[in-house]
Amino acid sequence: MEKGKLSTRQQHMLTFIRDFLRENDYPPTIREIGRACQISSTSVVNYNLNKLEECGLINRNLRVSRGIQLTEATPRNLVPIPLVGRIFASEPVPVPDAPASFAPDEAINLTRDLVGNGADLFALEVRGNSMIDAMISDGDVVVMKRQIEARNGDLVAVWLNDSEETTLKHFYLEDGRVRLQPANPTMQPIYAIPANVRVQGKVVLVLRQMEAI
Amino acid sequence: MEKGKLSTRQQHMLTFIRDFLRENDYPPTIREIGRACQISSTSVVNYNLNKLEECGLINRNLRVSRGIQLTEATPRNLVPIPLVGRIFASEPVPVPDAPASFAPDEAINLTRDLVGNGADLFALEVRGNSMIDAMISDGDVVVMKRQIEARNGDLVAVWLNDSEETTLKHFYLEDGRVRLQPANPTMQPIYAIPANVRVQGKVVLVLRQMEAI
DNA sequence: CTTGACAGGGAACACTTGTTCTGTTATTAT
DNA sequence: ATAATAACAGAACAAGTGTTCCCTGTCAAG
Repeated sequence: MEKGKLSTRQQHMLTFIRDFLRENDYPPTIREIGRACQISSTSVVNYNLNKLEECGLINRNLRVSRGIQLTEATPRNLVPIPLVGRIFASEPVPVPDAPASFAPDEAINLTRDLVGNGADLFALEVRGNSMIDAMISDGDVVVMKRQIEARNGDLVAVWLNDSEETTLKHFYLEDGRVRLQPANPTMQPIYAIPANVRVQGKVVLVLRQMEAI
Repeated sequence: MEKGKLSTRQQHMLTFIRDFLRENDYPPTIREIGRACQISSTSVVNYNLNKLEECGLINRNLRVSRGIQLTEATPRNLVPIPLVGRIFASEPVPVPDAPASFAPDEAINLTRDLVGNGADLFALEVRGNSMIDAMISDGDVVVMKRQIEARNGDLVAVWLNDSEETTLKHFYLEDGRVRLQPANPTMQPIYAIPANVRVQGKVVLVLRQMEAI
């Protein structure tokens, strides 16, 4: 059976499973599905569940009650990213040393398609408007990957030894010197010798949340 | 029973339920819990499940198989937001009319703590650098709430009738005229009469993803 | 010592639940 | 028209599953 060919009944079942799962945090039984979709016979529900599994839309654990898994956005692809602190222009980036020990109270959850497997990732809240030339404003949350080296073009957080400040710039190493290019194309780059820049991490994602929804 | 007083057996049960849920997307049965925690009797599992419920750590749906819900932040709070199109400065915002008809192939999933219940929300991909004075660059994704009116201070997408363009600005209605303030504080506001601005929606969240992780 | 509360164990019971079997109906191909 | 197939209905069955009852042991208060 092809993927796009779902009967209205099967679509109805799928959306009900989705809604039920969202509501109860556990999947419905065959009879609960039947009741919701006006299917009197459990065998018909079973029949269409198998069809849905053939289409790859669900997984079934046979002989197990409520053994239905949605293949789509399962909570498995949520990645908790520890919010380890704030980032100021005047201070180094508080890079975490421990490999993300679980701190559920101060973590931000993002989906795997946004952020990969989450390895070596941490989040920082930006304080002040000093990063404005990187198009990052006060209150933004930046998700960073901990790394010491950078490739050309990466948006990285660097600590400048001489001026003693943290800044977010695009990194370019060209003929022996480092060019730090602001993300805002109307602004001018700054240049430095490699010994003067310490790469703290690479920006993976920027999140700006307005106060009230 | 107080909240902090969990026996080692109850802690073991709790972590098992967590792990099981992460693994299978549905909760374990009483006997599965007992097997994993070396509890021979189902009544003992039931007994301790009631204790966990008294502590407010789980919810139980009585007389229902696998009727266990974790009260803690379940990763189930994912909200799908339809990605309805792109936004140019030269075109009106493609506001969806239908209330979020399901399109799972082009949706962005965010957690409920970021984006609320997701009502009237839609996402747009920004094209071009015309929004740069709103600190929004090419490729960013803006999540918007569909609404026609705006309160002072809101970051809104407006369509300007005379110049025929879309722009993202902070909205202020002050003594009969509209002030549209760029998010970048170094830039100047523009002023317009209310008849000239059509509010398309309010920006709830901005997401900037770097290409390669 | 007795009592009561608490934690645990075992077994039985009744309901739930997935599975399967036998049909029926509608559609389509031969 | 006939056969084949997909979709559906109902019933029965076996296993799964939550609940309950009775029991044992521990431990502190009376």
